[in-house]
Amino acid sequence: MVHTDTPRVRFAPAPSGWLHVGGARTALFNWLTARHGGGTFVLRIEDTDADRVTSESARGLMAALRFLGLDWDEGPDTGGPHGPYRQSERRPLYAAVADALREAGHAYEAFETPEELEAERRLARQTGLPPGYRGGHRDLTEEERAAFRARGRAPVLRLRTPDEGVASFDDVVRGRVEFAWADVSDFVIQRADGSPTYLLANPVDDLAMGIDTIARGEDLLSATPRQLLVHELLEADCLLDRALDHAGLPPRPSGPAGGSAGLRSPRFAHLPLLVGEDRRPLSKRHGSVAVDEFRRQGFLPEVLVNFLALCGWSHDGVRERFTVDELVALFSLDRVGRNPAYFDTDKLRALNGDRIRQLSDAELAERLAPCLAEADLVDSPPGAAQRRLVEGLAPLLRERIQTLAEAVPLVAWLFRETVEYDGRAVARHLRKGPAAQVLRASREALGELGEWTGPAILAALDGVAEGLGLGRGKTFQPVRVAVTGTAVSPPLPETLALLDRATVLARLRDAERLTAAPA
RNA sequence: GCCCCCGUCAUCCAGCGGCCUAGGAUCCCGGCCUUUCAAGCCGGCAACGCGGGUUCGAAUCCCGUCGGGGGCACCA
Repeated sequence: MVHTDTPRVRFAPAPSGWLHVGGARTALFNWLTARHGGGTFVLRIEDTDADRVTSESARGLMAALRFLGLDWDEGPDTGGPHGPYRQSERRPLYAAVADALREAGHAYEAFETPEELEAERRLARQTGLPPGYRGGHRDLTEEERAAFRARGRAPVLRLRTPDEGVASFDDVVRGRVEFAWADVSDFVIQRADGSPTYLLANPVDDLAMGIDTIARGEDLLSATPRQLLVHELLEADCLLDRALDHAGLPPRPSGPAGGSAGLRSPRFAHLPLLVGEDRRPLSKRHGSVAVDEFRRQGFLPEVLVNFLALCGWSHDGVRERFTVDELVALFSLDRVGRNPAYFDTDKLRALNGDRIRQLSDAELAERLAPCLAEADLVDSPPGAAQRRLVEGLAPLLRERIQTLAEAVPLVAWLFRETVEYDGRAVARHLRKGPAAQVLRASREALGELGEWTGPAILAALDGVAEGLGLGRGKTFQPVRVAVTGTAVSPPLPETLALLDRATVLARLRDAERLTAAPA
Protein backbone atom coordinates (compact mmCIF):
# COMPACT_ATOMS: atom_id res chain seq x y z
CA MET A 1 0.00 0.00 0.00
CA VAL A 2 1.37 3.32 -0.94
CA HIS A 3 -1.52 5.45 0.15
CA THR A 4 -1.18 8.43 2.39
CA ASP A 5 -2.03 7.94 6.03
CA THR A 6 -5.07 10.17 5.91
CA PRO A 7 -7.51 9.80 3.04
CA ARG A 8 -7.92 12.30 0.27
CA VAL A 9 -11.26 11.83 -1.36
CA ARG A 10 -13.40 13.84 -3.68
CA PHE A 11 -16.87 14.38 -4.95
CA ALA A 12 -16.71 15.29 -8.62
CA PRO A 13 -20.14 16.08 -10.01
CA ALA A 14 -20.98 17.50 -13.38
CA PRO A 15 -22.72 20.78 -12.67
CA SER A 16 -26.45 20.58 -13.12
CA GLY A 17 -27.80 23.24 -10.81
CA TRP A 18 -29.31 20.79 -8.38
CA LEU A 19 -28.21 17.76 -6.48
CA HIS A 20 -29.80 14.41 -7.19
CA VAL A 21 -30.18 12.13 -4.17
CA GLY A 22 -27.96 9.60 -5.93
CA GLY A 23 -25.26 12.21 -6.20
CA ALA A 24 -25.85 13.14 -2.60
CA ARG A 25 -25.35 9.53 -1.59
CA THR A 26 -22.07 9.41 -3.51
CA ALA A 27 -20.97 12.68 -1.95
CA LEU A 28 -21.90 11.39 1.49
CA PHE A 29 -19.96 8.15 1.19
CA ASN A 30 -16.89 10.04 0.08
CA TRP A 31 -17.34 12.66 2.77
CA LEU A 32 -17.75 10.01 5.44
CA THR A 33 -14.62 8.28 4.22
CA ALA A 34 -12.69 11.52 4.54
CA ARG A 35 -14.08 12.47 7.92
CA HIS A 36 -13.77 8.98 9.32
CA GLY A 37 -10.10 8.90 8.50
CA GLY A 38 -9.48 12.49 9.47
CA GLY A 39 -8.65 13.21 5.85
CA THR A 40 -9.50 15.75 3.22
CA PHE A 41 -12.68 16.11 1.23
CA VAL A 42 -12.32 17.80 -2.13
CA LEU A 43 -15.13 19.19 -4.26
CA ARG A 44 -14.32 19.30 -7.93
CA ILE A 45 -16.69 20.50 -10.59
CA GLU A 46 -16.47 18.48 -13.78
CA ASP A 47 -17.58 20.95 -16.38
CA THR A 48 -15.60 19.77 -19.36
CA ASP A 49 -18.60 19.87 -21.63
CA ALA A 50 -18.70 23.33 -23.15
CA ASP A 51 -22.44 23.09 -23.62
CA ARG A 52 -23.11 23.38 -19.95
CA VAL A 53 -23.11 26.48 -17.86
CA THR A 54 -20.58 26.54 -15.10
CA SER A 55 -20.35 29.03 -12.27
CA GLU A 56 -24.08 29.53 -12.01
CA SER A 57 -25.13 25.90 -12.13
CA ALA A 58 -22.70 24.74 -9.48
CA ARG A 59 -24.40 27.03 -7.01
CA GLY A 60 -27.50 24.92 -6.35
CA LEU A 61 -25.28 21.90 -6.09
CA MET A 62 -23.16 23.47 -3.41
CA ALA A 63 -26.18 24.80 -1.56
CA ALA A 64 -27.58 21.28 -1.36
CA LEU A 65 -24.30 19.89 -0.07
CA ARG A 66 -24.20 22.58 2.57
CA PHE A 67 -27.77 21.87 3.56
CA LEU A 68 -26.76 18.28 4.17
CA GLY A 69 -23.77 19.43 6.15
CA LEU A 70 -21.25 17.91 3.74
CA ASP A 71 -18.53 20.50 3.97
CA TRP A 72 -15.45 20.41 1.77
CA ASP A 73 -11.90 21.33 2.59
CA GLU A 74 -10.91 22.19 -0.95
CA GLY A 75 -13.22 23.34 -3.68
CA PRO A 76 -14.13 25.98 -6.25
CA ASP A 77 -15.13 28.58 -3.68
CA THR A 78 -12.86 27.64 -0.81
CA GLY A 79 -9.77 27.11 -2.91
CA GLY A 80 -6.92 24.86 -1.81
CA PRO A 81 -3.38 23.86 -2.67
CA HIS A 82 -4.24 21.74 -5.69
CA GLY A 83 -6.68 23.87 -7.58
CA PRO A 84 -8.25 25.16 -9.54
CA TYR A 85 -11.22 22.93 -8.72
CA ARG A 86 -13.25 23.60 -11.80
CA GLN A 87 -12.19 21.57 -14.78
CA SER A 88 -13.03 24.39 -17.13
CA GLU A 89 -10.16 26.25 -15.49
CA ARG A 90 -7.70 23.40 -15.95
CA ARG A 91 -7.81 23.16 -19.73
CA PRO A 92 -4.07 23.80 -20.18
CA LEU A 93 -3.32 20.74 -18.10
CA TYR A 94 -5.50 18.42 -20.15
CA ALA A 95 -4.08 19.85 -23.35
CA ALA A 96 -0.54 19.27 -22.13
CA VAL A 97 -1.37 15.71 -21.10
CA ALA A 98 -3.11 15.03 -24.41
CA ASP A 99 -0.13 16.36 -26.34
CA ALA A 100 2.27 14.26 -24.36
CA LEU A 101 0.17 11.15 -24.83
CA ARG A 102 0.07 11.74 -28.54
CA GLU A 103 3.79 12.40 -28.77
CA ALA A 104 4.49 9.25 -26.85
CA GLY A 105 2.37 7.33 -29.34
CA HIS A 106 -0.32 6.34 -26.84
CA ALA A 107 -2.93 8.50 -28.43
CA TYR A 108 -3.65 9.15 -32.07
CA GLU A 109 -5.76 11.45 -34.16
CA ALA A 110 -8.97 10.07 -35.58
CA PHE A 111 -10.90 11.98 -38.18
CA GLU A 112 -14.28 10.28 -38.42
CA THR A 113 -17.23 12.57 -38.05
CA PRO A 114 -19.86 11.88 -35.40
CA GLU A 115 -22.23 10.93 -38.21
CA GLU A 116 -19.83 8.37 -39.62
CA LEU A 117 -19.31 6.87 -36.20
CA GLU A 118 -23.02 6.75 -35.61
CA ALA A 119 -23.52 4.94 -38.90
CA GLU A 120 -20.78 2.52 -37.99
CA ARG A 121 -22.41 1.81 -34.65
CA ARG A 122 -25.76 1.23 -36.26
CA LEU A 123 -24.24 -1.19 -38.68
CA ALA A 124 -22.41 -2.98 -35.90
CA ARG A 125 -25.62 -3.33 -33.96
CA GLN A 126 -27.40 -4.83 -36.94
CA THR A 127 -24.62 -7.30 -37.57
CA GLY A 128 -24.42 -8.20 -33.93
CA LEU A 129 -20.92 -6.83 -33.50
CA PRO A 130 -19.83 -4.79 -30.51
CA PRO A 131 -20.65 -1.13 -31.08
CA GLY A 132 -17.28 0.21 -29.96
CA TYR A 133 -14.74 2.00 -32.13
CA ARG A 134 -13.14 -0.36 -34.61
CA GLY A 135 -9.83 1.44 -34.68
CA GLY A 136 -10.14 2.60 -38.25
CA HIS A 137 -7.77 5.52 -37.92
CA ARG A 138 -5.36 3.87 -35.56
CA ASP A 139 -2.49 3.82 -37.95
CA LEU A 140 -2.98 6.64 -40.38
CA THR A 141 0.12 7.89 -42.10
CA GLU A 142 1.24 11.47 -41.95
CA GLU A 143 -0.04 11.92 -45.49
CA GLU A 144 -3.46 10.53 -44.71
CA ARG A 145 -3.82 12.83 -41.73
CA ALA A 146 -2.79 15.78 -43.84
CA ALA A 147 -5.38 14.81 -46.40
CA PHE A 148 -8.16 14.78 -43.82
CA ARG A 149 -7.02 18.11 -42.54
CA ALA A 150 -6.99 19.52 -46.03
CA ARG A 151 -10.63 18.48 -46.31
CA GLY A 152 -11.33 20.55 -43.26
CA ARG A 153 -11.70 17.74 -40.79
CA ALA A 154 -10.69 18.29 -37.20
CA PRO A 155 -9.53 15.17 -35.37
CA VAL A 156 -10.35 13.83 -31.97
CA LEU A 157 -7.65 12.19 -29.94
CA ARG A 158 -8.14 8.55 -29.13
CA LEU A 159 -6.22 6.52 -26.64
CA ARG A 160 -4.85 3.22 -27.85
CA THR A 161 -6.00 0.37 -25.65
CA PRO A 162 -4.15 -2.93 -25.38
CA ASP A 163 -5.26 -5.59 -27.85
CA GLU A 164 -4.94 -8.42 -25.40
CA GLY A 165 -4.56 -9.21 -21.76
CA VAL A 166 -6.81 -8.36 -18.90
CA ALA A 167 -7.32 -5.30 -16.79
CA SER A 168 -8.03 -6.18 -13.21
CA PHE A 169 -8.42 -4.28 -10.00
CA ASP A 170 -9.65 -4.81 -6.49
CA ASP A 171 -12.84 -2.95 -5.94
CA VAL A 172 -13.53 -2.16 -2.32
CA VAL A 173 -17.12 -3.28 -2.54
CA ARG A 174 -17.01 -5.83 -5.35
CA GLY A 175 -13.71 -7.52 -4.82
CA ARG A 176 -11.58 -8.45 -7.78
CA VAL A 177 -13.01 -7.35 -11.11
CA GLU A 178 -11.56 -8.25 -14.48
CA PHE A 179 -12.06 -6.99 -17.99
CA ALA A 180 -10.52 -8.30 -21.17
CA TRP A 181 -8.70 -5.51 -22.98
CA ALA A 182 -9.92 -6.93 -26.25
CA ASP A 183 -13.36 -5.71 -25.25
CA VAL A 184 -12.21 -2.19 -24.55
CA SER A 185 -12.02 -0.10 -27.69
CA ASP A 186 -9.87 2.96 -28.25
CA PHE A 187 -11.62 5.86 -26.61
CA VAL A 188 -11.76 9.59 -27.12
CA ILE A 189 -9.75 11.67 -24.67
CA GLN A 190 -9.95 14.97 -26.49
CA ARG A 191 -12.80 16.27 -28.58
CA ALA A 192 -12.41 17.85 -31.97
CA ASP A 193 -12.77 21.26 -30.36
CA GLY A 194 -9.79 20.54 -28.15
CA SER A 195 -11.73 19.99 -24.92
CA PRO A 196 -10.96 16.94 -22.81
CA THR A 197 -13.50 14.21 -22.19
CA TYR A 198 -14.39 12.84 -18.79
CA LEU A 199 -12.25 9.80 -19.51
CA LEU A 200 -9.19 12.04 -19.58
CA ALA A 201 -9.96 14.90 -17.23
CA ASN A 202 -11.28 12.73 -14.44
CA PRO A 203 -8.28 10.41 -14.04
CA VAL A 204 -5.85 13.25 -14.67
CA ASP A 205 -7.33 15.28 -11.84
CA ASP A 206 -7.64 12.37 -9.48
CA LEU A 207 -3.93 11.83 -9.81
CA ALA A 208 -3.06 15.50 -9.91
CA MET A 209 -4.99 16.10 -6.73
CA GLY A 210 -3.65 13.06 -4.97
CA ILE A 211 -7.01 11.37 -4.56
CA ASP A 212 -6.57 7.93 -3.04
CA THR A 213 -10.11 6.61 -2.72
CA ILE A 214 -12.94 6.94 -5.18
CA ALA A 215 -16.47 6.01 -4.27
CA ARG A 216 -18.81 6.37 -7.25
CA GLY A 217 -21.83 4.82 -8.85
CA GLU A 218 -21.76 1.33 -10.24
CA ASP A 219 -22.57 2.76 -13.64
CA LEU A 220 -18.91 3.71 -13.86
CA LEU A 221 -17.61 0.24 -13.15
CA SER A 222 -16.90 -0.56 -16.75
CA ALA A 223 -15.16 2.77 -17.27
CA THR A 224 -12.58 1.81 -14.69
CA PRO A 225 -10.13 -0.11 -16.90
CA ARG A 226 -9.84 2.88 -19.17
CA GLN A 227 -9.13 5.15 -16.25
CA LEU A 228 -6.56 2.76 -14.85
CA LEU A 229 -4.88 2.79 -18.23
CA VAL A 230 -4.72 6.56 -18.15
CA HIS A 231 -3.32 6.45 -14.63
CA GLU A 232 -0.62 4.10 -15.76
CA LEU A 233 0.36 6.25 -18.71
CA LEU A 234 0.37 9.38 -16.58
CA GLU A 235 2.80 7.85 -14.14
CA ALA A 236 5.15 6.64 -16.82
CA ASP A 237 8.06 8.99 -17.48
CA CYS A 238 6.54 11.46 -15.00
CA LEU A 239 4.18 12.47 -17.79
CA LEU A 240 1.66 14.02 -15.47
CA ASP A 241 4.23 15.81 -13.35
CA ARG A 242 5.73 17.39 -16.43
CA ALA A 243 2.30 18.37 -17.71
CA LEU A 244 1.41 19.98 -14.40
CA ASP A 245 4.61 21.93 -14.51
CA HIS A 246 4.01 22.88 -18.11
CA ALA A 247 0.50 24.09 -17.33
CA GLY A 248 1.72 26.06 -14.37
CA LEU A 249 -0.34 24.06 -11.88
CA PRO A 250 0.81 22.95 -8.44
CA PRO A 251 2.59 19.60 -8.21
CA ARG A 252 0.56 16.76 -6.83
CA PRO A 253 0.61 15.96 -3.14
CA SER A 254 3.47 13.73 -2.18
CA GLY A 255 2.48 10.63 -0.31
CA PRO A 256 4.51 9.25 2.56
CA ALA A 257 5.70 6.58 0.16
CA GLY A 258 8.13 9.26 -0.85
CA GLY A 259 10.19 8.47 -3.86
CA SER A 260 9.25 4.85 -3.96
CA ALA A 261 8.16 3.78 -7.38
CA GLY A 262 4.93 2.02 -8.15
CA LEU A 263 1.49 2.88 -9.28
CA ARG A 264 -0.42 5.25 -7.09
CA SER A 265 -3.79 4.54 -8.58
CA PRO A 266 -6.62 5.34 -6.24
CA ARG A 267 -8.68 2.47 -4.94
CA PHE A 268 -12.21 2.27 -6.27
CA ALA A 269 -15.45 1.55 -4.48
CA HIS A 270 -18.38 1.12 -6.83
CA LEU A 271 -21.61 1.84 -5.02
CA PRO A 272 -24.83 0.03 -5.83
CA LEU A 273 -27.30 2.03 -7.84
CA LEU A 274 -30.23 3.76 -6.19
CA VAL A 275 -33.52 2.40 -7.50
CA GLY A 276 -37.16 3.36 -7.20
CA GLU A 277 -40.02 1.16 -6.11
CA ASP A 278 -40.20 -0.43 -9.55
CA ARG A 279 -36.59 -1.50 -9.14
CA ARG A 280 -35.48 0.77 -11.94
CA PRO A 281 -32.71 3.29 -11.45
CA LEU A 282 -34.01 6.34 -9.66
CA SER A 283 -35.17 9.07 -11.99
CA LYS A 284 -37.64 11.91 -12.14
CA ARG A 285 -40.42 9.47 -12.83
CA HIS A 286 -40.17 8.36 -9.23
CA GLY A 287 -41.20 11.74 -7.90
CA SER A 288 -38.78 13.81 -5.93
CA VAL A 289 -35.15 13.10 -6.63
CA ALA A 290 -33.57 16.45 -5.83
CA VAL A 291 -32.19 17.08 -2.38
CA ASP A 292 -33.77 20.49 -2.45
CA GLU A 293 -37.23 19.02 -2.96
CA PHE A 294 -36.80 16.94 0.14
CA ARG A 295 -35.70 20.03 1.99
CA ARG A 296 -38.84 21.83 0.91
CA GLN A 297 -41.02 18.93 1.97
CA GLY A 298 -39.63 19.25 5.44
CA PHE A 299 -37.10 16.47 5.71
CA LEU A 300 -34.35 17.19 8.18
CA PRO A 301 -30.80 17.18 6.85
CA GLU A 302 -29.49 14.83 9.53
CA VAL A 303 -32.26 12.38 8.65
CA LEU A 304 -31.49 12.58 4.96
CA VAL A 305 -27.87 11.85 5.79
CA ASN A 306 -28.84 8.92 8.01
CA PHE A 307 -31.15 7.53 5.37
CA LEU A 308 -28.73 8.02 2.50
CA ALA A 309 -26.05 6.22 4.51
CA LEU A 310 -28.43 3.28 4.72
CA CYS A 311 -28.73 3.28 0.95
CA GLY A 312 -25.98 0.78 0.38
CA TRP A 313 -24.25 0.75 3.72
CA SER A 314 -25.16 -0.98 6.92
CA HIS A 315 -23.53 -1.26 10.28
CA ASP A 316 -24.78 -4.57 11.61
CA GLY A 317 -28.14 -5.02 9.99
CA VAL A 318 -29.92 -4.19 13.23
CA ARG A 319 -29.18 -0.63 14.15
CA GLU A 320 -30.26 1.97 11.65
CA ARG A 321 -30.65 5.23 13.50
CA PHE A 322 -27.40 7.12 13.54
CA THR A 323 -26.38 10.66 14.24
CA VAL A 324 -23.97 12.22 11.80
CA ASP A 325 -21.16 11.85 14.32
CA GLU A 326 -21.94 8.19 14.77
CA LEU A 327 -21.84 7.69 11.04
CA VAL A 328 -18.47 9.38 10.85
CA ALA A 329 -17.21 7.07 13.57
CA LEU A 330 -18.70 3.85 12.19
CA PHE A 331 -18.71 4.27 8.43
CA SER A 332 -16.51 2.14 6.27
CA LEU A 333 -16.65 1.48 2.56
CA ASP A 334 -16.09 -2.21 3.06
CA ARG A 335 -19.45 -2.43 4.80
CA VAL A 336 -21.11 -1.32 1.58
CA GLY A 337 -23.33 -3.92 -0.03
CA ARG A 338 -23.55 -4.97 -3.64
CA ASN A 339 -27.30 -4.99 -4.17
CA PRO A 340 -29.23 -2.10 -5.63
CA ALA A 341 -30.43 0.19 -2.87
CA TYR A 342 -34.12 0.96 -2.80
CA PHE A 343 -34.81 4.61 -2.10
CA ASP A 344 -37.73 3.92 0.19
CA THR A 345 -39.53 7.17 0.88
CA ASP A 346 -41.82 5.47 3.39
CA LYS A 347 -38.81 4.58 5.42
CA LEU A 348 -37.36 8.05 5.00
CA ARG A 349 -40.60 9.48 6.35
CA ALA A 350 -40.55 7.10 9.29
CA LEU A 351 -36.99 8.09 10.17
CA ASN A 352 -37.88 11.74 9.81
CA GLY A 353 -40.88 11.37 12.10
CA ASP A 354 -38.73 9.63 14.67
CA ARG A 355 -36.21 12.41 14.57
CA ILE A 356 -38.89 15.07 14.90
CA ARG A 357 -40.12 13.32 18.02
CA GLN A 358 -36.65 13.61 19.48
CA LEU A 359 -36.54 17.37 19.14
CA SER A 360 -37.24 19.71 22.04
CA ASP A 361 -40.02 22.26 21.69
CA ALA A 362 -37.52 25.00 20.97
CA GLU A 363 -35.64 22.92 18.41
CA LEU A 364 -38.78 21.85 16.64
CA ALA A 365 -40.09 25.42 16.57
CA GLU A 366 -36.77 26.50 15.11
CA ARG A 367 -37.06 23.97 12.29
CA LEU A 368 -40.73 24.63 11.74
CA ALA A 369 -40.42 28.38 11.32
CA PRO A 370 -38.89 28.46 7.82
CA CYS A 371 -41.40 25.90 6.68
CA LEU A 372 -44.37 27.90 7.99
CA ALA A 373 -42.85 31.01 6.49
CA GLU A 374 -42.69 29.32 3.11
CA ALA A 375 -46.43 28.67 3.43
CA ASP A 376 -46.96 32.34 4.27
CA LEU A 377 -48.24 31.58 7.76
CA VAL A 378 -45.51 33.46 9.58
CA ASP A 379 -42.99 36.12 8.68
CA SER A 380 -39.46 35.27 7.73
CA PRO A 381 -37.94 35.50 10.20
CA PRO A 382 -40.91 35.17 12.53
CA GLY A 383 -41.67 37.92 15.03
CA ALA A 384 -41.52 37.34 18.77
CA ALA A 385 -45.23 36.60 19.11
CA GLN A 386 -45.09 34.20 16.19
CA ARG A 387 -42.09 32.47 17.69
CA ARG A 388 -43.97 31.95 20.93
CA LEU A 389 -46.97 30.63 19.09
CA VAL A 390 -44.90 28.19 17.05
CA GLU A 391 -43.12 27.01 20.15
CA GLY A 392 -46.46 26.49 21.86
CA LEU A 393 -47.53 24.45 18.87
CA ALA A 394 -44.42 22.30 18.84
CA PRO A 395 -45.49 19.79 21.50
CA LEU A 396 -48.92 19.44 19.88
CA LEU A 397 -47.47 18.88 16.44
CA ARG A 398 -44.55 16.66 17.31
CA GLU A 399 -46.41 13.38 17.31
CA ARG A 400 -48.54 14.25 14.34
CA ILE A 401 -46.09 15.02 11.61
CA GLN A 402 -43.57 12.99 9.72
CA THR A 403 -42.28 15.96 7.78
CA LEU A 404 -42.25 19.63 8.68
CA ALA A 405 -44.50 20.52 5.78
CA GLU A 406 -47.24 18.32 7.19
CA ALA A 407 -47.66 20.85 9.97
CA VAL A 408 -49.01 23.44 7.55
CA PRO A 409 -52.52 22.09 6.96
CA LEU A 410 -52.80 21.17 10.62
CA VAL A 411 -52.26 24.66 11.95
CA ALA A 412 -52.97 27.06 9.10
CA TRP A 413 -56.29 28.04 10.71
CA LEU A 414 -54.43 29.43 13.71
CA PHE A 415 -52.68 31.99 11.57
CA ARG A 416 -55.50 33.04 9.28
CA GLU A 417 -58.24 35.58 9.80
CA THR A 418 -61.08 33.60 8.34
CA VAL A 419 -61.95 29.96 8.73
CA GLU A 420 -62.06 27.78 5.66
CA TYR A 421 -64.71 25.18 6.29
CA ASP A 422 -64.28 21.69 5.01
CA GLY A 423 -67.62 20.64 3.53
CA ARG A 424 -67.49 17.08 4.72
CA ALA A 425 -66.54 18.07 8.25
CA VAL A 426 -69.38 20.56 8.39
CA ALA A 427 -71.88 18.03 7.12
CA ARG A 428 -70.77 15.41 9.58
CA HIS A 429 -70.29 17.41 12.72
CA LEU A 430 -72.26 20.64 12.45
CA ARG A 431 -75.34 19.82 10.43
CA LYS A 432 -76.07 16.68 12.36
CA GLY A 433 -76.90 16.02 15.97
CA PRO A 434 -77.01 18.52 18.75
CA ALA A 435 -74.29 20.71 17.27
CA ALA A 436 -76.23 23.92 17.79
CA GLN A 437 -76.65 23.37 21.52
CA VAL A 438 -73.06 22.25 21.85
CA LEU A 439 -71.74 25.40 20.22
CA ARG A 440 -73.96 27.69 22.26
CA ALA A 441 -73.17 25.95 25.54
CA SER A 442 -69.47 25.92 24.72
CA ARG A 443 -69.48 29.58 23.88
CA GLU A 444 -71.11 30.37 27.21
CA ALA A 445 -68.83 28.09 29.21
CA LEU A 446 -65.69 29.38 27.54
CA GLY A 447 -66.84 32.95 27.84
CA GLU A 448 -67.18 32.64 31.59
CA LEU A 449 -63.90 30.84 32.04
CA GLY A 450 -61.54 32.43 34.56
CA GLU A 451 -58.25 31.50 33.00
CA TRP A 452 -57.60 30.77 29.32
CA THR A 453 -55.48 27.64 29.56
CA GLY A 454 -55.61 24.15 28.13
CA PRO A 455 -56.66 22.40 31.35
CA ALA A 456 -59.30 25.05 32.07
CA ILE A 457 -60.71 24.76 28.57
CA LEU A 458 -60.76 21.00 28.82
CA ALA A 459 -62.67 21.20 32.07
CA ALA A 460 -65.14 23.66 30.57
CA LEU A 461 -65.78 21.48 27.53
CA ASP A 462 -66.17 18.43 29.73
CA GLY A 463 -68.73 20.42 31.69
CA VAL A 464 -70.60 21.10 28.47
CA ALA A 465 -70.55 17.43 27.56
CA GLU A 466 -71.84 16.45 30.95
CA GLY A 467 -74.51 19.12 30.94
CA LEU A 468 -75.86 17.91 27.61
CA GLY A 469 -75.41 14.28 28.48
CA LEU A 470 -73.03 13.73 25.61
CA GLY A 471 -69.63 12.11 25.25
CA ARG A 472 -66.48 14.02 24.41
CA GLY A 473 -66.68 12.93 20.82
CA LYS A 474 -70.06 14.52 20.31
CA THR A 475 -68.98 17.78 21.88
CA PHE A 476 -65.38 18.22 20.83
CA GLN A 477 -65.94 17.57 17.17
CA PRO A 478 -68.51 20.34 16.55
CA VAL A 479 -66.30 22.77 18.44
CA ARG A 480 -63.25 21.62 16.51
CA VAL A 481 -64.97 22.10 13.16
CA ALA A 482 -66.37 25.45 14.22
CA VAL A 483 -62.99 26.83 15.21
CA THR A 484 -60.59 25.10 12.84
CA GLY A 485 -62.86 24.39 9.90
CA THR A 486 -61.71 20.77 9.80
CA ALA A 487 -62.35 17.52 11.59
CA VAL A 488 -58.65 16.90 12.15
CA SER A 489 -56.47 19.09 14.32
CA PRO A 490 -54.01 18.89 17.16
CA PRO A 491 -55.61 18.31 20.59
CA LEU A 492 -58.42 20.80 20.98
CA PRO A 493 -58.16 22.39 24.42
CA GLU A 494 -54.42 23.02 24.19
CA THR A 495 -54.71 24.44 20.73
CA LEU A 496 -57.64 26.69 21.60
CA ALA A 497 -55.56 28.07 24.45
CA LEU A 498 -53.04 29.29 21.90
CA LEU A 499 -55.68 31.29 20.05
CA ASP A 500 -57.13 34.31 21.75
CA ARG A 501 -60.45 33.87 23.42
CA ALA A 502 -62.33 36.49 21.46
CA THR A 503 -61.47 34.77 18.21
CA VAL A 504 -62.59 31.42 19.51
CA LEU A 505 -65.90 32.81 20.76
CA ALA A 506 -66.50 34.62 17.49
CA ARG A 507 -65.85 31.48 15.49
CA LEU A 508 -68.22 29.50 17.68
CA ARG A 509 -70.93 32.05 17.09
CA ASP A 510 -70.31 32.25 13.37
CA ALA A 511 -70.55 28.52 13.06
CA GLU A 512 -73.95 28.39 14.63
CA ARG A 513 -75.55 29.53 11.41
CA LEU A 514 -74.06 26.49 9.67
CA THR A 515 -75.93 24.19 12.00
CA ALA A 516 -79.22 25.69 10.95
CA ALA A 517 -78.59 25.61 7.23
CA PRO A 518 -80.80 23.26 5.25
CA ALA A 519 -79.18 20.09 3.99
C1' G B 1 -24.84 -8.91 -29.82
C1' C B 2 -20.53 -8.49 -26.40
C1' C B 3 -18.52 -7.27 -21.45
C1' C B 4 -19.28 -6.42 -16.22
C1' C B 5 -22.22 -6.51 -11.75
C1' C B 6 -26.21 -8.46 -8.81
C1' G B 7 -30.08 -12.36 -6.87
C1' U B 8 -32.48 -13.67 1.52
C1' C B 9 -39.71 -11.54 3.79
C1' A B 10 -43.89 -6.78 -0.45
C1' U B 11 -39.18 -3.64 0.33
C1' C B 12 -34.10 -2.57 2.31
C1' C B 13 -30.47 -4.56 5.40
C1' A B 14 -28.03 -8.72 8.68
C1' G B 15 -26.10 -13.48 7.75
C1' C B 16 -19.54 -14.55 5.64
C1' G B 17 -20.27 -23.83 6.84
C1' G B 18 -23.20 -25.73 12.34
C1' C B 19 -25.39 -20.17 17.20
C1' C B 20 -30.97 -19.98 11.36
C1' U B 21 -37.56 -23.95 13.31
C1' A B 22 -33.19 -17.23 9.29
C1' G B 23 -32.60 -11.63 12.82
C1' G B 24 -33.71 -5.97 12.43
C1' A B 25 -36.34 -1.98 9.94
C1' U B 26 -40.15 0.05 6.59
C1' C B 27 -44.92 -1.19 4.66
C1' C B 28 -49.36 -3.94 5.68
C1' C B 29 -52.99 -6.35 9.20
C1' G B 30 -55.12 -6.97 14.23
C1' G B 31 -55.59 -5.27 19.56
C1' C B 32 -54.95 -1.70 23.65
C1' C B 33 -55.17 3.62 24.53
C1' U B 34 -58.29 7.74 22.82
C1' U B 35 -61.75 14.55 22.03
C1' U B 36 -60.27 14.14 15.83
C1' C B 37 -55.58 12.80 13.74
C1' A B 38 -51.40 10.86 15.35
C1' A B 39 -47.89 8.92 18.70
C1' G B 40 -46.99 4.90 22.02
C1' C B 41 -47.40 -0.22 23.54
C1' C B 42 -48.62 -5.44 22.39
C1' G B 43 -49.32 -9.07 18.65
C1' G B 44 -49.38 -10.90 13.46
C1' C B 45 -48.25 -11.85 8.17
C1' A B 46 -44.02 -12.93 5.31
C1' A B 47 -38.01 -14.81 2.30
C1' C B 48 -32.88 -17.91 1.25
C1' G B 49 -35.00 -17.67 -7.72
C1' C B 50 -34.22 -22.70 -9.83
C1' G B 51 -31.13 -27.23 -10.76
C1' G B 52 -26.90 -29.82 -9.79
C1' G B 53 -22.62 -30.65 -6.91
C1' U B 54 -18.72 -30.20 -2.43
C1' U B 55 -19.52 -31.46 2.93
C1' C B 56 -21.22 -35.26 8.61
C1' G B 57 -23.70 -30.45 7.86
C1' A B 58 -25.06 -24.88 2.95
C1' A B 59 -28.76 -19.01 2.89
C1' U B 60 -23.50 -19.26 3.41
C1' C B 61 -18.49 -22.70 -1.10
C1' C B 62 -18.41 -24.46 -6.63
C1' C B 63 -20.87 -25.13 -11.48
C1' G B 64 -24.95 -24.37 -14.46
C1' U B 65 -29.54 -22.06 -15.37
C1' C B 66 -33.10 -18.30 -15.12
C1' G B 67 -34.09 -13.33 -13.82
C1' G B 68 -32.72 -8.07 -12.92
C1' G B 69 -29.35 -4.03 -13.64
C1' G B 70 -25.15 -1.36 -15.68
C1' G B 71 -21.81 -0.41 -19.73
C1' C B 72 -20.17 -0.70 -24.90
C1' A B 73 -20.81 8.09 -26.92
C1' C B 74 -16.64 13.90 -29.56
C1' C B 75 -22.17 12.59 -21.58
C1' A B 76 -20.25 12.35 -17.11
